[in-house]
Amino acid sequence: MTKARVTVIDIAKAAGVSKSTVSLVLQGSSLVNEGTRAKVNAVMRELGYVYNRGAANLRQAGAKSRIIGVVVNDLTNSFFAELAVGVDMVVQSAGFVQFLSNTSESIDRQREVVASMREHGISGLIVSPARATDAADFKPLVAAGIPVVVVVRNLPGAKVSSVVSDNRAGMVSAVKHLAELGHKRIAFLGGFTDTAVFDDRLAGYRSGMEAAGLDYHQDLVISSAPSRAGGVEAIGKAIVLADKPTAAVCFNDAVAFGVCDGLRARRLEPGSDFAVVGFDDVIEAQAAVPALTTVSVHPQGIGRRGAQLLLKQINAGKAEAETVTTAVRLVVRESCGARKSVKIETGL
Amino acid sequence: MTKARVTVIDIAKAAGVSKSTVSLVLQGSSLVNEGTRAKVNAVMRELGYVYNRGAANLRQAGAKSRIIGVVVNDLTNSFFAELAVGVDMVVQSAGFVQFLSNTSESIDRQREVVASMREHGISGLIVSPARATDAADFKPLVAAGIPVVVVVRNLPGAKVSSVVSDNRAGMVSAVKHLAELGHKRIAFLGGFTDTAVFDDRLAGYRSGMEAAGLDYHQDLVISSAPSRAGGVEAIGKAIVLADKPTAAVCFNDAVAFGVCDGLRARRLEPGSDFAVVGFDDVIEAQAAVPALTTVSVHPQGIGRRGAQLLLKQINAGKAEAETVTTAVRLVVRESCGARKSVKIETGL
DNA sequence: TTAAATATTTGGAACGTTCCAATTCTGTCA
DNA sequence: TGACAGAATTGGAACGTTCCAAATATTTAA
Repeated sequence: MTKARVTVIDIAKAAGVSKSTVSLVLQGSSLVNEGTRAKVNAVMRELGYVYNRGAANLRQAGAKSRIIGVVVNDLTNSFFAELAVGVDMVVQSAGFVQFLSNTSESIDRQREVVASMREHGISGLIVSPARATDAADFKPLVAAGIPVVVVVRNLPGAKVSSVVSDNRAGMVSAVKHLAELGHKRIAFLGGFTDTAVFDDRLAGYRSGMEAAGLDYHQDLVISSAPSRAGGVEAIGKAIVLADKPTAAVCFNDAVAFGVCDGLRARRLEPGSDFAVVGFDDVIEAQAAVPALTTVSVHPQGIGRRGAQLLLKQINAGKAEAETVTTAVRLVVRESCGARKSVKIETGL
Repeated sequence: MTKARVTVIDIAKAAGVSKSTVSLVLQGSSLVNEGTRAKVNAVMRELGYVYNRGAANLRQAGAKSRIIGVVVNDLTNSFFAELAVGVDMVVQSAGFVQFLSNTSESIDRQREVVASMREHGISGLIVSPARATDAADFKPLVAAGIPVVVVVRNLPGAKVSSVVSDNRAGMVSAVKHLAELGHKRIAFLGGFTDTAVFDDRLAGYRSGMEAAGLDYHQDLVISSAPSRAGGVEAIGKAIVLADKPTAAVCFNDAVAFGVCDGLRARRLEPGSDFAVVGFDDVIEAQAAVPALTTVSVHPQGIGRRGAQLLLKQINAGKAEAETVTTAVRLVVRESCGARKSVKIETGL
């Protein structure tokens, strides 16, 4: 029933040329005569030829598969979904395709998917590593000459390229903004302490406090899971402190949303009663009520940037480890209390 | 520098056996002696062998690539992100990997990515088709014996399997619920009219109205983009009707959120002043304020179900078109006004 | 008109695996 | 000891492409 695959040889036979010529047409070589090219193309369409990249890849030793592996740690978090979309955009328009996998923060899973991707001959890998990923895990890839770009979370020690946002500067500007609004007791809420990103953001918080002439207090730093639930938990602890904070910078937007939930559950209105600033600027941030003041990192941009970097390395053939820090920008909305909650909506 | 790939032949040489034996070990054949197997495995580890699926796939004619193509129309919508995660779960644990692409509702892009996936020799395809996708677009795939499963949106006319949620029943129960709360003027807001899903949900709305003994009025049906912005727009039109509705069922959760935004912008509180019911139950639905009453379709479940169906067909070798409808369930939260907005939060 | 130059085409030989048929080992039984 | 079964191993020949070196066709220049 399902007839045998139509190959380059079938095309050759039908078009009255040799398979080599067909191959030349396939790769758009300028060596082949216009007439022949047209003829071959016509026959290909007619017979419904589909290119077998596997076979081609076998011959062209090495990194020509045009497959980019993308590994993220939590696709259900829209930050990472956006990032994947950003990667897909540039990867796709460069004629590559993306292999996307989700690790759910599991190191074992991560190892598995990376191994699987290798077997499939990926030309390069973009990864947002799961927590506690060992830098050595990507050694073999690099040794095999497969470019690797780490995004979002950096991997100290691994000799790979990375694209991370300027976490420190972002926090500095968030704290500065709150200080300028008159807040003195500013908390840092959420995040797992064992990640490099946490360290960076905390460092930014510290130097922001210092710069504003405010004291850094250990008890104003409350870590939690970097999720909505974690935010609820963190604000719960913050609110019962002897010397209550009046504002908080959060590890990320998910935490910030949780903090808002927690405030509301205690009949406090985020914005007017307590200032909240997030980090990431996920899509929901601007549509939320109150709209979230947050540090915008533009995940799609990171994805695009990472993909560009990777493609550059793939084309160069040599993977010079390079690290790029993307700029961030504080987006002032309502949750910090700087603006009244007045929204003009479209459609009326 | 980057030494040549280590192949099955290198392993054979180093282990003092033939390449055939190594191949046998690779596929876990019971024909090979325990001692030999151990030896070969050891050598493989030692030399850092990585399996070349491309080559294998070339020999094993046909659908053995263990790659599943997944095409979604909007990955930034968490509904689809969840769906992709569901697919990934079952696909991964079955030893397959997923090729994921985003079409952003572009038919051209969809065609491109599907073609690209074909070239890479996918074993099967799961697709949530872009709007206005031509059923014939998947003909060639099916003809080539590649199983295709359409999810979320159905594709009337295409002879492929599909997994869709029970849109009709979901809407019926949503309307029923609102009617029981005493609402008489219930609007249907949002969604593009040219999709099969819209038809189904609208049909559910109609029969729900009838069942409740309420009149169906054309002007209570207001379509819009199925997005947050679309929701804002739709409620804007609904609220100025001569005979204002007091409640609305929405095409999906995104629209419902937009409707809430639009209500608030007019100083109306969703839940108490106007009842809103969504559809999909995206993750944000339960954490939103007010928590969204919605029809839960469990996107991860659809993804899983679709993947299972696809794997079944791949293993069976024959693709019997089959269509499964997944049950939905109304989740009553706050936005319909049935419950007071009292939340007990964790962490205090 | 012919040699030289240029444009176009072409047969193999890879690439790394799996499969087949055939071979070589074991041990067992007469 | 020889024959025989079963277990274990093995050497090619594929698979569908690209690449190379070489062949052939077409122009150009003299």
